[in-house]
Amino acid sequence: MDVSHLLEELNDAQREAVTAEDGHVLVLAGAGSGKTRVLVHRIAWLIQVHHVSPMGLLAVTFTNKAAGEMRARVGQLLGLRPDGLWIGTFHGICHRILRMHADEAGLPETFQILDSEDQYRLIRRVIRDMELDEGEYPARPMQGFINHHKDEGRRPEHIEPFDNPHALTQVAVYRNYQDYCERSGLVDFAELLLRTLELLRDNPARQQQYRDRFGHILIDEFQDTNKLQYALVRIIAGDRARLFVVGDDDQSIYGWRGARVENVSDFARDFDPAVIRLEQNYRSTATILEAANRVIANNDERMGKNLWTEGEQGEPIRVFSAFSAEEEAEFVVARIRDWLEQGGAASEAAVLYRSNAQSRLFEHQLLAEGIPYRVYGGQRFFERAEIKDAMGYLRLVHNRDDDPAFERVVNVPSRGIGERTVAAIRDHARSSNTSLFKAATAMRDSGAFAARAGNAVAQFLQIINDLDERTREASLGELMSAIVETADLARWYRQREAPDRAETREENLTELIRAAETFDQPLEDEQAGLSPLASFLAQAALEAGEHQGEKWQDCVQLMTLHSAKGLEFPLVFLSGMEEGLFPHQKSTEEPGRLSEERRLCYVGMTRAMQRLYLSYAESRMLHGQTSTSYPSRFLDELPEELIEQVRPKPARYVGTAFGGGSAGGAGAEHDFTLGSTVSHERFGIGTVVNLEGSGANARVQINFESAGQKWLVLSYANLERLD
DNA sequence: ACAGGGGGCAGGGGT
DNA sequence: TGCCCCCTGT
Repeated sequence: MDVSHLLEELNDAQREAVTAEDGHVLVLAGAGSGKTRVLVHRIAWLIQVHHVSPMGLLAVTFTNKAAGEMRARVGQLLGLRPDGLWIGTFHGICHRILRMHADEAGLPETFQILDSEDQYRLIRRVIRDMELDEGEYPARPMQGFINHHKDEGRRPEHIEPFDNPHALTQVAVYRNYQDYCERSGLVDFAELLLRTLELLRDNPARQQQYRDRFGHILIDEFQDTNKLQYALVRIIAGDRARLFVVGDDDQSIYGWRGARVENVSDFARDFDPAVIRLEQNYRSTATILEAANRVIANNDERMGKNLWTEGEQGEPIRVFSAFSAEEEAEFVVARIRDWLEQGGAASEAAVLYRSNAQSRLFEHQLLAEGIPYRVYGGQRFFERAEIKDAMGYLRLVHNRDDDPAFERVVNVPSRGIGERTVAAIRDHARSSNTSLFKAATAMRDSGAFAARAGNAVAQFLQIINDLDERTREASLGELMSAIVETADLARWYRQREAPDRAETREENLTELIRAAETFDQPLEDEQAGLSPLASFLAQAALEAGEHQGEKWQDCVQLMTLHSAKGLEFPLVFLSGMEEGLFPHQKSTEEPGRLSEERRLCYVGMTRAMQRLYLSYAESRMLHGQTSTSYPSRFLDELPEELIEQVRPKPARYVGTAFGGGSAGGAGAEHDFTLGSTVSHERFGIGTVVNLEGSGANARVQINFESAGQKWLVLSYANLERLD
């Protein structure tokens, strides 16, 4: 077979990685160096040249998005769908293994995955059941405590609280929570991994089965793996599988949630792999790359890597200092408009920021200018309240013991089952060590409820049982549709929420029915013996679903630096380059976190292909208070010869010059006053509604007839007074 | 059962 | 400043 197409588009280092013979491989892949391409070609190479069965390959990624992309590109390269090839996230793969061996893993066949919100609610429930002071033991940090220990592979009995009463209580909550999960057949995200690790560790037959199966294991974004994931890799690999690991220590930005960048060097030590560096960048201009290299060079303990490009020098990096966050947003949007006017597409522009709260001003400005945009990281489909309500019914149909689902929907829509009734059910369930649904059924049968509540509970139990009856012959879509109809959720929202909100919820429910109707069960799930219903529920939990549609619309992309990883854009804005914001205050206080912030800066800069702007505001509204800030230290780390100050940084005003003037403008040397009618060449006619600052800093807020309210700097705005 | 007000809080986020 | 959670009052 002619396999030249697998190699001809690769550079030397990439080719070396793809064709590596024998042993393990560690690919240190810099930003934009084609690591996905290497992974995809490696898989194709193994299948077509080494005739490895797709069944013998395991490829692990971090996000479903990355898994989907890899799957598509492998299919494209091979010209066929490689059946039996496992490409997925750690969680997806562990889930599949647990489904196939639920019994041996000590789980019921119908075990259900808890998402973060379910987990939070359940932990809160446990804390309340233990009658702990919720002020002293809040559920959020407790959730962090439990997940942190699970991510390190620790069960409650592995934790040494050193006689610290507070820690002892936390461990007790962890234990009770875990007991609850066991009783109800619930598995949280970390549990998927930990349970799989324990299964493969303690069950020699299963261990052998997977070690025999997977001769090759490929892992992407290795710098983001945690302790548990590395342990999993080692146990699946045994001493036979060949590991092909791709990572970039300079792009490790998830230390705060347990990722261990040390896993990369540990891997090099534990497996003695051939180390291949991909240092040629195909994305950014030489200027951008050089600047990014210089910033990251300030970090210690790097594995060493220097990106280079054959590309052109490109434009200088532009740095803009704004007086306020509003002005920063105006500047960014004005530059986006320039880009559009020069023939660029909106979707080629990305505005990146450190924290989500910063998106608002950009949204506001883009909206005012009529430029379409999309904010990443909003609420996801399967996390919406109405979807979780409907899915709660589905989960109960699938597994009566799913207590979180029971709690969620027992009185949604309201059917007269109040807190007292539910508390009675909880008590009964706890004392007879059973689930809420079973307890409620027993109480109904023994007449333990008062008449009114009893009828309501009986009716609810009946609904679930009836729906289950129906599923025997109905399709997933029909079941979903029956749920939405029987529960009459649409009416429920219409009754208690604003019309437009209720309408959106209704549309989402329709969308959910359509999703159920068109659900295409993955072949590998079917082979693992999952029912379509089980597959659907798992997918809803594991892939909460993208924001909402419209991916392909031409719009400006707004996102945090974290969510920008792996993406690239011709035009990039790195906003809010201020001490305290970026690097974030909390990071400067925690040891080791500063270098992670710097890596985040590096990730942000290397997203840019052609044009890169960095901006900061000298004052911004934070938590309801205006505060002044200093430029980020990362700006000082940029080589001066590569940057261009869009506006020379003005001397910081001290004392009276800045402080004295509220609206009305102390020391205003211009002839604008409140109420003046003015004209601006692009925004048209408007009225002055606010003034502040003086001299070069003087700004006015104008309410434009068509463009809305804007803050403008007088020395730049070129306003004409009309009255 | 539910609305409405007060108080505490404010990082990043995929599975 | 705005959001979310909890508590209280009806």
